[in-house]
Amino acid sequence: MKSRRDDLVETALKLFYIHGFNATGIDRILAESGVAKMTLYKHFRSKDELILAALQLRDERFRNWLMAEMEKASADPEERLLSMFSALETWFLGKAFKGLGFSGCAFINAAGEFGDQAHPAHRLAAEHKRRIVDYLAELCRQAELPEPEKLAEQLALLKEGAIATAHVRNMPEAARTAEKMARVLIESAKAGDGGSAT
Amino acid sequence: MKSRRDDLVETALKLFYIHGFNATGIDRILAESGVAKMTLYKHFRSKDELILAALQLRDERFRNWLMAEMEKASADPEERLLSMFSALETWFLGKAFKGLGFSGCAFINAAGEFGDQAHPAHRLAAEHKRRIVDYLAELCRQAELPEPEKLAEQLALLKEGAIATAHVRNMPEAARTAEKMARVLIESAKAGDGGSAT
DNA sequence: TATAAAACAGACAGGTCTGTATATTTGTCA
DNA sequence: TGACAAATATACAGACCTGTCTGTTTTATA
Repeated sequence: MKSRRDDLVETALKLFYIHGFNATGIDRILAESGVAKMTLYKHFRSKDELILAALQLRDERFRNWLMAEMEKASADPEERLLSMFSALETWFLGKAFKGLGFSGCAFINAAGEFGDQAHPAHRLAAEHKRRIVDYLAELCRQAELPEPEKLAEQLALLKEGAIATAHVRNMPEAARTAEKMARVLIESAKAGDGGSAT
Repeated sequence: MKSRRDDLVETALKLFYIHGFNATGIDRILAESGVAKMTLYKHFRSKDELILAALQLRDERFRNWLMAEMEKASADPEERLLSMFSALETWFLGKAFKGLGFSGCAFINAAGEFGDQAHPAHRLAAEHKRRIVDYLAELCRQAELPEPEKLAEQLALLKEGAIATAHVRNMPEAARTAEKMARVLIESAKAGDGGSAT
């Protein structure tokens, strides 16, 4: 049951992601979604609110996609962690979200356009990233890796680095680079601390 | 000998970096630099050209700053490599470029706003990143580390990850996280390959 | 089918944007 | 001082932007 509101947010997300937030006018979103202007302003107080709704949709959709990819890749928590980078590669190659291609991370882009840390869009971006770290930390715990929170932060940093590199330099292979680095760091964590307490 | 053109580019860089490219109007750049509009259009064909000039200045200035920080940190190539992350921390804390604070990487931001890979600003961003990788690879060679190009790509990826994390999540400590990761990866490179051929 | 809510079309106000035109002032150098 | 180049102030065109207003048509529900 797709409402007019859903059409609007869906189209907005697509255009904001591809062309940027400030560069995308409301008229274009209305034209491509086939929704009337008054309908938009009945559902949203302003363009800013539409931006936030689009980012919320993106957060939900991206994390669902990533977690599904990782969960279908393997049942073993450690392999599941490493499979994040295979999922990233799929994304970088434009095969993850139909109709979208790869234009970097919508939240890194949002933080770039709305540089002020207090801006709602920037805060939403920070939350999105934190949620992913939380998920990685949970997997690290399941894998009984030492210092799971610390390792989760490391893996998240690798993910961000891969995204930025893949986008700015047009290098989808950054996903594999990051994967290799992750393997080294996980092994180091196991060896350096309490992995094998034999 | 600061020309009017220099004033213009300097002010443009500052405002573009803080507020974004599309969000910064020409009138504001003119007001803050105290330059007349006709003077701008005598030096630049369009706003886009001013954006490119600002990014070129940023490329030059940022790389000079980073290399100077690294070179003054240590004469040993390996320690010099690691000192990149101390420099990043300085930057993240807003102590690197006076009057600018930290609003992420101007080139990641530019790639975000100008998503098209063919856009001149996006291409300039890719070039900037490549130049830094080249510098890191040179240091890896000086340090006689195995597979210097590969390691340079890894260190560069850590740098991008630290920048994105520090900016989006407001976590300057990402610099130290990345530094620790770099130490592990360098040691692994030495052990895994031909570091100690004894 | 009757009624009410939702979405529609389209004009429009008021502001901002880039870029241009014109005429005046400033600065430099011989 | 005189001549010439550079920079200035100011107005303006034309496009685009967000958000509002009015009135009509569609859609869902009872």
